[in-house]
Amino acid sequence: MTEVADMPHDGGTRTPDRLRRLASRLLSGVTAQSDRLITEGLAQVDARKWHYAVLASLQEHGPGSQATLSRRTGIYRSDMVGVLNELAERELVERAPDPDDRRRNVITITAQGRRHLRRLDKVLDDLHDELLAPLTPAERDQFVLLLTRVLDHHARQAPHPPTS
Amino acid sequence: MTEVADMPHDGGTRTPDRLRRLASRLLSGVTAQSDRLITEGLAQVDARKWHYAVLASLQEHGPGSQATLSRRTGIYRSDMVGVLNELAERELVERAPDPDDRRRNVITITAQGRRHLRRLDKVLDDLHDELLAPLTPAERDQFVLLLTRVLDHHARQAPHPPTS
DNA sequence: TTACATCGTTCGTGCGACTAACGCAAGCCG
DNA sequence: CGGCTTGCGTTAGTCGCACGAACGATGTAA
Repeated sequence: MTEVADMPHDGGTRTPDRLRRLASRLLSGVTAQSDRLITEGLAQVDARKWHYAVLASLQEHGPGSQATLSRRTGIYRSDMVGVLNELAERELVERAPDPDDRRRNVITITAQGRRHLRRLDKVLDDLHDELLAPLTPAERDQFVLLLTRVLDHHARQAPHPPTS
Repeated sequence: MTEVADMPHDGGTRTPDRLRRLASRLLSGVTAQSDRLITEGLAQVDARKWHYAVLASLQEHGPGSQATLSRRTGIYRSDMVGVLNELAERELVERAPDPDDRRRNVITITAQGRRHLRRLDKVLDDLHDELLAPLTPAERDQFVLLLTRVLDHHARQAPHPPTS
């Protein structure tokens, strides 16, 4: 099963396997692994990625309408409905009509929600340890820093309305 | 660790916005941007991500069966069928039955395919410049290096059979 | 031969990102 | 006041991608 035919024959720079160096492909791959890991890990405590995003946002920025949460977490407001249903089912948040603006619901985190959030924090911490296992602490910081820079640069006007 | 209602109130480290520091979330975000960029850019030359993956693999490692290509590129063999259909339609590859093993098809890149691949290389180069715009050349290398390390660490036994 | 593995292919599932459109309520602005 | 525009929550639906199941045809090993 010899495969020679063309041979790499690079044009000067000794660069094999262009595929493996492509940042876009690496990103896809790593994100795929990351998503699998996180999703599976969270499933074991009956949670999903969005649950954490919403709960964390509520804890750090206080209660808000669904649209506000949508902007804060990056979840589309169409999908936010379902997420909040799940969270409300589990009594981790409360969804109450806003008396000041009857279009809105005010979402508040419950005591149980805060407890659950702390649990999720631990779980996610462990999962990230596993995800970034091959990196030293310094490299992890660098990694996060680089990702942040790239993301911020492109997040200027990409998804929905120029989020707050 | 007591809890003070809502208020940020971090437990010691001045760490705001846990969401923004989560590697998994950053990865998702950056990959989303990356995918958008690449997909749109390639669409303008009537190509998709996989086209490049397959063509590059063919050029660098020579012809191979669909299953081989599947392993080399990470595309599922169920999806490979469609990709090769598209590539064959455009006459960028040739799909011929393997006389030595009548189960297989031997996929070969055509001259036109090689030409197209060079075009895609240029396009992708520009797109990556845009994607990694906020990073210095040294940082880009670091970025690729870190991603590679993480990916390799997890790619050991994750997707389909322990790929060659 | 029988048993098993591999290949190409078709079909189907589940999920995440995203749009469209609705009914409703608020906020202008004349 | 009445009309327009905007934002809200919700429902439904599209699209693409990762992945699994199964099948017929073929190859390989017992």
